[in-house]
Amino acid sequence: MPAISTRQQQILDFLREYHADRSYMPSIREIQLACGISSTSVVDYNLRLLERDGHIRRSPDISRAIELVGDSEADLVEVARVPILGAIAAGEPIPVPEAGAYAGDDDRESLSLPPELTPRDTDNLYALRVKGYSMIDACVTDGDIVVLRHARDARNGEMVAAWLSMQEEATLKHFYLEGENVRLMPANPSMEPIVVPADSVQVHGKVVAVMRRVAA
Amino acid sequence: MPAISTRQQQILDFLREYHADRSYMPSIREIQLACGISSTSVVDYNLRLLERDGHIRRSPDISRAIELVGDSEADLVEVARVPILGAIAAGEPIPVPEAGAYAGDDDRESLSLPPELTPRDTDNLYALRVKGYSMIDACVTDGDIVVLRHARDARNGEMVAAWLSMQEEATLKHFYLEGENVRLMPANPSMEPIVVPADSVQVHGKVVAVMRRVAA
DNA sequence: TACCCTGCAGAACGTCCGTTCTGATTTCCT
DNA sequence: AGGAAATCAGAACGGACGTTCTGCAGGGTA
Repeated sequence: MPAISTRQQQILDFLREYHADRSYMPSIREIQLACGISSTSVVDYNLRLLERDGHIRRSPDISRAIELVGDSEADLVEVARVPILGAIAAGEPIPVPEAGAYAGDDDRESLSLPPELTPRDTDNLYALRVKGYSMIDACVTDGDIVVLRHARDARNGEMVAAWLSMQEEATLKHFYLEGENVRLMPANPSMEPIVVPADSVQVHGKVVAVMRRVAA
Repeated sequence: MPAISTRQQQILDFLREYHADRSYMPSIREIQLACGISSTSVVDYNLRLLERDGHIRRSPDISRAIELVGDSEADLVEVARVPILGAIAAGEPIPVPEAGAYAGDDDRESLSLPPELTPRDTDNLYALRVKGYSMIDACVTDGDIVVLRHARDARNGEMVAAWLSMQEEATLKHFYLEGENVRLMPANPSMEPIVVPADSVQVHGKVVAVMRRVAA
């Protein structure tokens, strides 16, 4: 792939920029105007070179039929959009998803879950921002985002977000039902589990993923 | 939003199908032909209705300037692809990115970084899988994926992946250069920092993000 | 110097294509 | 049944647009 000329780079940049707002491509005369070129033939000439070198594809005799190839468009990935419903902190009640609040609602802030973190079933997912350091025994720290699937119960071993009504505290722990008690195990194996009566634990959801942006 | 007519549904389906192969939109006459309509004015008429009801957007007097709105294309998100170069574990050397190994190489496994976790600059990013529990003081545990930017040094406060040649150990810590020593602080504020000579610390990269998939 | 290749300028051609106007046909409501 | 509104048919207008042809200028090479 030969090195690209200044003029061609200029055109390519304009194509990307134009395609970003509108979702169609500029006409040759629009390229001419935007790049300060004096003739449509020069645009055509450079577009031919760009096509020869594999940067774009064109369909003859068709208006605005320029396609960007091998471009950032190749990194377009289908992702699951998860709404961020609020924050979870030790001493504060856990926000509860209202019916139908999961997908499609573009009002609230949302998060895109990359395919590698997306579970088979994307129903009833929501996300909470973690406030404070109280859940550090679950390897979750201030500023993290936890992705949850709404659930009122859990199977043994699953990690849940739960409200402990005796302690009046929200927590993230691995869940084990043992007779009439629930044993809640920190993810950190060096820390001690806690055991509480089953009816004092309200499961809000199962933890699906954790995401952390580290400050530069 | 009024119910959509058969004819309009037919046109909408064709628009989606056409846009899937090519990446531009059909002309009015192509729509006419594909949908078996006898006049361009009928196509125009129905396109007006589709635009009025918010299914498409059009730009007057511009060829093929139809845009699909609120389509499934809405959950296509531009993501940064980051190669997974290997694993990081306490006692094992940290994999080193070779030149040009960052983007574009589709051989190796890779990860898509959602926009919310993507730093301004996406150069020199790579990812490592975490093995074992040795980095739990950085709130990073077995199975996590850490995203790094390749760097040989760091500014104070940044979280780095480093190799401690005295301990022969890889670690994730906040970095502080203090004279001839480096102080490495765990993310967990309740744990003790370690101080080692600066020349016994080899910085491999700065931590950009951490992602964790929690087992169902 | 002669020659060729690359890049650019200007203009013209013919078609592509959105738009519009008139009128017919169908659908729906009372 | 009658009338209004929705939908469709056909044709034509005029601008938008890709294409092509001719010619010019610089730059490297034999």
